[in-house]
Amino acid sequence: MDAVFRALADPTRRQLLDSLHARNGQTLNALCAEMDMTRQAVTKHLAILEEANLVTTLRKGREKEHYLNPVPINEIAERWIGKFERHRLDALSDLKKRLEREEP
Amino acid sequence: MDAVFRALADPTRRQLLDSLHARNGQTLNALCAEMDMTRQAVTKHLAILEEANLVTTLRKGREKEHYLNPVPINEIAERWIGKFERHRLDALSDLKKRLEREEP
DNA sequence: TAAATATGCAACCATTTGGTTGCATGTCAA
DNA sequence: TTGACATGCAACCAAATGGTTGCATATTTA
Repeated sequence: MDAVFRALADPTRRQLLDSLHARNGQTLNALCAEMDMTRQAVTKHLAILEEANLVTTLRKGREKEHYLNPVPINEIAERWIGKFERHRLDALSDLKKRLEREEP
Repeated sequence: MDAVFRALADPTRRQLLDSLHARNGQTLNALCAEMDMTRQAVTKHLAILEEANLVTTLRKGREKEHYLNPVPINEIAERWIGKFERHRLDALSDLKKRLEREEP
């Protein structure tokens, strides 16, 4: 899960995920076209996404297709974000009460 | 939002959020007690969490209380993760179909 | 087969990051 | 008021990160 969080930390990688979300199965060159950096830099980002299991690749001759895998993101939403969301309103009202009480 | 993602990328900072989730309003020293690093290192992590608006502080005399702010996490869940979750099953079945079709 | 195309690998570099140590400041309490 | 305690600030350092360039390999296609 750490790998997923670290992978999501970079804006370029989130942009790559967005791009795949818009059009799934894009080739490396296709993805590079919209990124303002060298192909090798994009390759590295994709490798990180792949290692975090956020992207799955499929070799097709000399091309490599990239597919978005939303499962790890879903797991984060379920396991980690969910527990903070659950107490969202509670925590907010707690904070509000505290602030009102402590700073008259 | 970039600041939130980057803040969440570090395991120490997620641990700090967990700690505040378990017991809200902890002081810096209290938080340091469970972290295996110097107070100054923890201070830096808390500063990053504060800048990402994930933690709110309240000065209380010579102590500083830290409160979890779940709103940014909720925003991420809503605005960013939601759109990937929405197509989760679709994307999975798409991928499955493709793999079956392309690799007989 | 030869040229063009798509990707892979590795060395290298600047900046950021995560941590340290040392000292300063502010507040509580005896 | 003085000593202890909680926090703040700054310089410094090693390692990770994000990017580059150069060259190698594999697959089309003319």
